[in-house]
This record gives sequence, C-alpha cells and structure tokens, in this order.
Amino acid sequence: MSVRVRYAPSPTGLQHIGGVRTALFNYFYARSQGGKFILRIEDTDRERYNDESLQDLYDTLEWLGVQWDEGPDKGDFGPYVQSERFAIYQDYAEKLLKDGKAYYCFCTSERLDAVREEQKKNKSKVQGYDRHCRDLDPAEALKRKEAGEPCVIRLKVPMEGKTTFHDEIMGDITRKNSDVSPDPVIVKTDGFPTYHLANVIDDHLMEITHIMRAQEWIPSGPLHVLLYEAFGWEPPKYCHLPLVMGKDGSKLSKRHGATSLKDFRTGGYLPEAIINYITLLGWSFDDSREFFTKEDLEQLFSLEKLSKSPAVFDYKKLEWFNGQYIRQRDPESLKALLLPELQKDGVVSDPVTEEEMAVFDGAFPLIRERLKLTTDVSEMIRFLFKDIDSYETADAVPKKMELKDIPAILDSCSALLEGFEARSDEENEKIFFDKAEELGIKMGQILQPLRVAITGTRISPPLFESIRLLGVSKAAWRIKALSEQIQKETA
RNA sequence: GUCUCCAUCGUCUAGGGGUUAGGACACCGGGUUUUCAUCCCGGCAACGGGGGUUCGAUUCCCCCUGGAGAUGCCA
Repeated sequence: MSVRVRYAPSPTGLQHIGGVRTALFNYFYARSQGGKFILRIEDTDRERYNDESLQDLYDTLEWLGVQWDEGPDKGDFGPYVQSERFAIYQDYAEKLLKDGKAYYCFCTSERLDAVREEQKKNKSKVQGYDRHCRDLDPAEALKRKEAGEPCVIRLKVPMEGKTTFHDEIMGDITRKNSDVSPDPVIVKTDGFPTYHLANVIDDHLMEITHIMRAQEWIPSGPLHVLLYEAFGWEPPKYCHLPLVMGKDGSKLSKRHGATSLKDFRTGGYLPEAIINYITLLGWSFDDSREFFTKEDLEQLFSLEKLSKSPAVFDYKKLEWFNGQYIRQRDPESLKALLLPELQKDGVVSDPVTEEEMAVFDGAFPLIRERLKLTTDVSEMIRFLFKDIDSYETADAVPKKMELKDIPAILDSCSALLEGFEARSDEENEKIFFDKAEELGIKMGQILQPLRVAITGTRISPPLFESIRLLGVSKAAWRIKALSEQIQKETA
C-alpha cells in the first residue's frame, strides 16, 4: 500500500519550529516513499481559530517550498478543512452513541472544576473526569439533550485491560486502560468534535498510513487506538517524533527566543538553512554528512534514522548554516534578498537609484562572506550611503595611543589620499605601510583611525575598497570631520 | 501525585560486546590578513550511577537517578 501522510495543523497561532519540523518530516517521508503528502486544517477550536494563523501556515509552506498533493484546494478525500466536515463527525459520533461506546454527559464545567479541585486537595490517585454521567440511561439522556440541556459526548473508555500500539521509532507502547484519560470528551457543547475524534475519523477516511507527530502525543496514542477499535477500524502506523527543546531542556517556547517561522522568515534566514538545520533535529544520515538540500532530503529521508531523544534547538548552529547557505547562493539571487533589506532600513531608496545600485554592486563581494543573516547587510554598508552624524572617538584610538595623537595620524592619511584612486590596492598598501614606518607606528595603528573616520566603526569591510566605493572626496571630508571632532573633545 | 517516554562531548549527532568512541556547532589557540569575516591547521570536551549477562560492556537486561511530556469541552 502506498504511503499517505499528513500535516494537520491547527490555525490557532503562528507556525513554529516544532510544527514545521513535523511538516517537513511528513513531506520528506512521502516524497522518499513515492507517497502522498496531505495538508489538513484542524480548525475545530472555534475559540482560538484565526485567519492570520491560517495565512501564516500557507505563507510558511510556500516559503519553504513544501507542496501538498492533497489539501484544501485539491484532492479526492475532501473536504480537508475540519470545520467543513461537521456532519461527518456528527454521524460517527452518533454511531458510537448507538453502539454504547459513547455517552452524553451533562456535567457543567463548574462541576468538572470542583471535581478536579477535590482530587487535588485529597491528592487523589484517580484524576480527571469521575465518569459521573457514564451510566445514565441512554434514553433518558437523549430526552434531556432534546429538551435542550447542554451536553457533550464522551467516549466510554474500558476500565479493564490494556491497550498497546506500535510506534515505528519507539517500539510497542502499552498502557493500562485504567490509566487512559477517563472518558474524554469527543464532541463539545458547540457540536464540534475534539481533536481526538476528528483526527481519528479523518485519518481513517483519508486513508492515512502513517501518523508522524511529536512525542507529546504519545499519551493519547492508546486513546486513539481505542477509538479506532470502537469504530472497528485498523489504526495506522505511528511514528512519534522527538520533541524540540529550548536550552533549558523544556519544550521550546517563546521564552527561549524566536520560535515562529515568521520570525525566521523576516529575520534574515534562508529557507534552505532552516530546512537543513531543522531536519537535523532528530534525524541524521551518517557519521559525517550534514549538508542536505530539500531535494536531497526528498530522496534520503528515512524513518530508521530518526532519533528517540529530544533535541535542543541551537540558534548558533542555525546561524552558521545560514552563513554557509548565504555564501552558496548565486550572486543575483542573494542580491535580490539583500536589496529589500537595505530599502526597509532606509539605506537605499525605493526604487533604488542607479548610483546606489552601482555602489551596492561594488560592495556586494565584500559583504557576501561576512553575512550571517541577510538582515545584517544594512549595518554593514550603511556608511557607503549615509553620512556619519557623530563619531565614537574612542574607537579611533589604537592600542598604546591616546586620543590626542589621532588628529596627526588622520592628517597624514589625508595627504595620502592624493592620487588614491589611480593606484592599485597594493600600491596604496605600500604607501600606507611606508607612512606608518615613518611615523614609527604599526600599519594597524594608522588604519584604525582611518577606518573609523570612513566607516564610523572599528569593524568594517576592507578599507581601501570602501574608500574607493565611497569616493575620495567624501573620504577626505570624513577624515576632516573626525579630526575636528577629536580636537574639539581634547581642547 | 499518577502515567508514559527518553539518557554518548556544553549543543546536534555517528557508532556499537573488544574502537586512540568519529563528525559538526560553540569555545580556545595558531596561520592567512589593514579591522571584522571567510578560509586552513590544531586543541578542549562525552558513553549519569549501581547491579547483572559475558572472557570482555559505553553497547544487552534490571534497578536507581536525572530529564521531559501528558494528565482540558487546546491541539
């Protein structure tokens, strides 16, 4: 039987690292097996549902280049949006009711809270619902429901025996039925199914063969199997993925840093870096290879190489990957990514002028190998486009020198600018080297003040090329400006 | 509390009854270099503890410890 897997997010928030990894693994598995990847929208939580989350889901998958074979817009097993499948769940819930596998429950949330409170206070061994309505007479219950009394439908979980399901990574997982959540709600007061019901029905109806989801779902595995059994269906294969953790070892969340893909999308990251790094969270290929394109993974991904233990998300390594992929990008496509950043930060105009473009083209090779994030570009070359308002004069002082020594050095630099553009970088280097020797200082000591004058910071792209891009006259003006500011400060 | 899962360098991981326990990030040195970065070279650094099984366990089994997850009319 050919593989059919799904990613079934709930549009109640932005797509995050964990969810995206689940999507990717499902997608890669489908591709590697020649199977189908299905996108299903699980929007049964009407309270938390919002359109932005749904849009974010689509934006994220598009950005990653993940395409589904079946989903809201296509496929023969639809609809693929759960809120459009309301009637289906109703029918199946009714069937469970009729077979005595489920029952109406009229307990109010106040009562439920009280029960929970009581259990906590008594440190009770049993927890959760006390099955108060389990043995209500079905005919009686139906009457009450039809009289308009609010109610939910609960699954009648067997109180004896145990339930086992097989996990492709973990092996057999067994749980006593008495430890399974006591009679969970499967249809809410508003008539919508809960996750458990909708998920099981849809996976069965859509002929899903493998359920790949995060390990946080392991505890409800037996419950789902019970549900399949109640319907008389064969459960699919399970594959629970290790959790993604923050540095402190708890489930990755906002307090650990950026977690939504949107943050990464807009934060200077490349999709190829994200895909590569995230896939390595819980999956590996061999003892050394760690670079994988999406296309590679569509071939190489396998369940066997999945790990059991949780993985800590390492922002540093992601950044490293991003830098690697930035350098691998072909120049034109990288420029197309950088230009909008410069425009967003007001470094160049929108639309960009010809002169600006010329400077940017010139600066491009200098910054390409220095970027970790595309968003770093503005800081790096702002000085080529914008004047420097005021200097941090202390930056201009090399080791073993004092602020008052600097203007003299700057003045000698000024003098060397004469004919700068006509000379090669090697020739200029020689000239500055000779000058340093003449002043009895090191090359670095003469270049540091100059660098600060030209770029405004101690750290910059290569100096001579920067001067060339900026133009000698502007350079001379900046040297003068810095010198004057220092003299004012030291006066 | 209860249930379930997990356990190799700080992090991601490879490996597997006998290995100098491998790679990568990070970190620290060194080289290239006008700063930074890139690049190259080198270094630091791990099998949680205790019992078995075995000629031999980091590897297999059990216990402990530790960590995590779940205990919702959220998914």
